[in-house]
Amino acid sequence: MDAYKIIRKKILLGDFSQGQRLTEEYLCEQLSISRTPIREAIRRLESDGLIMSLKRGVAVRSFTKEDVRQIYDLRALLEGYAASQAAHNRSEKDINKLQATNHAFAEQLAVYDEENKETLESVVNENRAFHEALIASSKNAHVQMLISKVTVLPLVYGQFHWNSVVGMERSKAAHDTLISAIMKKDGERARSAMLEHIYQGRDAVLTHLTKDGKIIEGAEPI
Amino acid sequence: MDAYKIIRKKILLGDFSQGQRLTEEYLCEQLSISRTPIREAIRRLESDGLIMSLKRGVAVRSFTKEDVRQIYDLRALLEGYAASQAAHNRSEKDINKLQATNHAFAEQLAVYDEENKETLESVVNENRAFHEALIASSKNAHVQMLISKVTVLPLVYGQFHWNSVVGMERSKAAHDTLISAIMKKDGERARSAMLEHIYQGRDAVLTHLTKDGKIIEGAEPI
DNA sequence: TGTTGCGCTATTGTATACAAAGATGTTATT
DNA sequence: AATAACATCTTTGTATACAATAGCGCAACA
Repeated sequence: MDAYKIIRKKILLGDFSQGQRLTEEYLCEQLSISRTPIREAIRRLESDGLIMSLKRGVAVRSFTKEDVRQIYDLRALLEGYAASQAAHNRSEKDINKLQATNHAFAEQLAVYDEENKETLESVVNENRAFHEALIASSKNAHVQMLISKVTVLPLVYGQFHWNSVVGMERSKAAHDTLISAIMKKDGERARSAMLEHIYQGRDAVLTHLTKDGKIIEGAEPI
Repeated sequence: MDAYKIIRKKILLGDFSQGQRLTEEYLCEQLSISRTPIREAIRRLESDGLIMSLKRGVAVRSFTKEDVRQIYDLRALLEGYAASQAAHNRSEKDINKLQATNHAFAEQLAVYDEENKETLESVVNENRAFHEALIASSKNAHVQMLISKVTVLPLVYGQFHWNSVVGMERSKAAHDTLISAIMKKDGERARSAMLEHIYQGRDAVLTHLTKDGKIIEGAEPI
């Protein structure tokens, strides 16, 4: 795994906390690697929007509640578009893939155990696999790239969404609806199902953020 | 100007042609600079989608006609969204700015002279300024970032759009419509005006590409 | 006490040397 | 003549040294 992926993972998992300054030397120590590849990784992470540049050096980006709202809304816009395009451009193979990944999602759901963190991770991974398969079905590399730019919210937030079996079951049902619409080449229905699906996630996260008192005011970092 | 900006400009202006391989050493010579900053610039350009990585090294990205279509469609989606958000979030200051930039656009249009390339450049610049002001009015930094990712089509293509005074006048009118809708906080109208405006540009470019025999088939690079 | 200037330190920016890994070309063997 | 093996060359990957600069603390002065 290269420096970029390692640092990215550490940010997403919260190993580096929001606002934390990342000096090149510090990263060199952490990864036992020299500054050259670190610097390249930093440029990429900057372009991803995962880190912000200070007057001197960079820090892990912090997000406000308003950021979270805007990012989810853009995900809805883009994934909704991807879903409608998928309905038009999907092949039989794509359908199979979508059904297979959603089946795997359901299976992980069945063995999910609140006490076992790994089972949650599996659920989240299978969900991601489904979304990736759907986006790939759109046959649009550019929308895929854009969506990757708005999936930068540290996983921690995303997982607020996955805090209830009820929510997970609803996601499974939403995936079923999406597959059905895509099979029927009903682009508008696919889009609306995706919008609803993502707004569900957004609202769960925003509710959680407000409730936990972690942040609250729009302008404050979380 | 740093290495990133210089290389980016050279790609957009066509100084480096599509598909051309860019070795680090070659870029070092061109910019009279060492490999370290060159490598960082390459990583950023890669993330921008302006260059593609080969088995070994990178090359200037080439776009197919289908790429052009997809990119314009995504611009329409995102700028349409930005326009509707601008209608809701704009301040009085934003309105003034929009009117000022569109006024400047009209002025450049008035002195435009087919024989003088610089006047065309001025028109294009003022148009960009208007779009930037509009996006800024949306008060959404994330949509701004995403739009910057889909403005990677070498300027050469974009300028196909600016090949007739008629098209330019239509753009001016579209900007007026946009300002009017944004002033009235009519988000849906702003979105639809923006969609139409961008599809006009897309169609002009696609028609040109087909006519010039530069490419034609969807899968071939332009 | 506040503030201005200076010098030191921490950190980033750039160049370059060396290592590693492909690509290419050449020769020997069939 | 075709191909496999090897050597060579090109190009990228990594480490490190040195240069430049921003930030900070300290001291001198008002």
